[in-house]
Amino acid sequence: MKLTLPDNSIRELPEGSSGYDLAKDIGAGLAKAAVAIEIDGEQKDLHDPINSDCCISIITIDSDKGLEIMRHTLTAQVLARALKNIYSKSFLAIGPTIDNGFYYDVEVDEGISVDDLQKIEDEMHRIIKTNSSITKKLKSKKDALKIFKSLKEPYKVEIINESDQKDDFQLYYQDDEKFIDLCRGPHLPSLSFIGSFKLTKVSGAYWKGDSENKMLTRIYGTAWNNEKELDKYLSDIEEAQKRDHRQLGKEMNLFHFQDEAPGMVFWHPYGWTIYRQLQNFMRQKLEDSGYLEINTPLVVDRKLWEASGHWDKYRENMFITEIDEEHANEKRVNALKPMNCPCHVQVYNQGIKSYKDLPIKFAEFGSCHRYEPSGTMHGLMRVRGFTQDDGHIFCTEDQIESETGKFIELLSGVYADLGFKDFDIKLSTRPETRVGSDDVWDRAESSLEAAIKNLGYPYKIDEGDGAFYGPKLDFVLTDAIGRDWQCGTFQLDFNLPERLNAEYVGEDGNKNNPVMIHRAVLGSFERFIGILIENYAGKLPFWLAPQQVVIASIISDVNDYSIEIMDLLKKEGIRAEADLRNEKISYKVREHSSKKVPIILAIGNNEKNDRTVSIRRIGSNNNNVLKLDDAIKEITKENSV
RNA sequence: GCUCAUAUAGCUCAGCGGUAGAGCACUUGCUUGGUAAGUAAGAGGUCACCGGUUCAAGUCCGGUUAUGAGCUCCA
Repeated sequence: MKLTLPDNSIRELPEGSSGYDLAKDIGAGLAKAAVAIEIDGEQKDLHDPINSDCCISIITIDSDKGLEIMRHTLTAQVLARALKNIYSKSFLAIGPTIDNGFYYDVEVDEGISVDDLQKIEDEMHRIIKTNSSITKKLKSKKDALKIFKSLKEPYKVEIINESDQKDDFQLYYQDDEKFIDLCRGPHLPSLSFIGSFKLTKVSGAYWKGDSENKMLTRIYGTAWNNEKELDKYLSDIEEAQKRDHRQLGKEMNLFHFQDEAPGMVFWHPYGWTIYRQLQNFMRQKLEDSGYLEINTPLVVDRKLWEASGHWDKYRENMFITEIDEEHANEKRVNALKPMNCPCHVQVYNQGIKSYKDLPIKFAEFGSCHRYEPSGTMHGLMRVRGFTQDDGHIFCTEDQIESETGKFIELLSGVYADLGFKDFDIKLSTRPETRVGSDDVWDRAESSLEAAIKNLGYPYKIDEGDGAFYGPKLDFVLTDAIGRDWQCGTFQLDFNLPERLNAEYVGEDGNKNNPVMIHRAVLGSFERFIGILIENYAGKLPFWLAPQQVVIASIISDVNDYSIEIMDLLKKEGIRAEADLRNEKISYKVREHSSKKVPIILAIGNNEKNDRTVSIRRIGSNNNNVLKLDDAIKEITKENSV
């Protein structure tokens, strides 16, 4: 048979030869490094027989694919076996690879904590030292079921039972055959290929990802080809943690949280400065894009939430208030708004709207409260009280595509200004339960898609993840440790205008419901500021930095000159402070640098006598001496987006 | 909400049954020093909260609250 290699060369081998035979035929070095093969794009075990002509490539241990197979074998063959050895009453579930590593889900009676990881690792090392080869046997469904029933592995039995596959279930064995794993493979041909690894954390995870199911114990690990790569990964993680906005928020004195208001931010002066800068920036952008800013009540009677449908569908996430009966004239139940949309419809509904008025775009820096489950809160990224750069576009169906385009342009401009060149776009399409006809959904989804395509942005489709009331686009940014956060959003809504009687008079004189589009660029100020801090590791762009310039005196004789500089900068709208403390300049430089102040002006006798400043920028050890007037001009010029 | 872990000075952490500790920060002296920590002294704590075990509890046990890592959720 003819085997076509990736370089298009062809090798002839007898039928039934394996990838290993091919590798040997090419060279001994390759045979030594080969761990699996890929036939017509599908990964197979190295020793699987090949029975016909095909395109084939050999996966070596030092390739990315080889590394992933190694991680897979490490979790499914080694970690799983170690767990069975240590916890005799455990049941294995699944063990896939993930970015940089792997995990294994297992049910155990006794809890496993991080303190137990060392002994599990030790057992893994012991297993790896056997250098066992790994062989595969194909079993029928019946036999596979029998084997895993006798091994008392209920999760494996469930997997086999639920599989459509009839035959050829792949069972992997190590030399002593005392451990059997059901797996779609491929696996390493031998444990000798395992590199360096470390078990990193333990957590709970629901079986099949369903919170109705039992919670299993999940053990995470990371694995690399050698010790050096493992160490690099671990130190990269440590570096990334230094960018954590919660840590930087403390160091830079931006905000805090406390027990009495979980998930609600106490903004400190410096943090609130960032917030205000961002808000002013956004306000200008919205105004430039034709939005009219409004403001609506925080506390609203339940009647409105009943009308909007939130009372039914969203109540468990709402903060509900009652007025103290003793003092109230009437007993009303109110809720803090979790969203601004119903209130925006109320503003829209004042007066009669004509088709000529559309689109109408309202914007609000809307303060919302949502009772988020306790386990989901995370610094500024996921909070219970937050402010959206919210807006609603009331338009006709025909206007959807052009409004989508305008929005993406607005968003990408804002993101670029804030330093985000890369963001992911996700298009969520119709879910199973929904309102509106398929016809309307067809048009809505294709308008959204057409608008992204026209602008040339890559996007991903998330089938069935749309809201019941319409499809949506989500704009996702990534935090310091690689977690994704939805920031911008653009959601079509065919439902709410009808529910809340939003109407316009059409050309024909009849009343119609407009389409409503819920949209946000930043998403929430809280989350976005968290992302900004992490993205810049605290070193915010000059215009956003809470302290922009610190004037640090070297000796007290120059205090008057330092104050003069501060006042001149302040007159230009620069956030300048003077540090006149009786401390050494190196001490002051250290302190202000660690607080990420963009510019430090060191002032001594030389500067005072020559009316100059010595300017030092964050991230640089250079200091340039500039004429005071020039320095002020330069700094002032920098103070814009 | 679920699993596991954590909670000691403003911050970072040590202490793990027997009189509450360190470094930094803070206050006060001395020091006026040229670009990432000058120096000495002082002050600072109801060891998250509630309960239990014990002659004795930051320390062991249970509960509550909050936080962290995941999981689920985020219309």
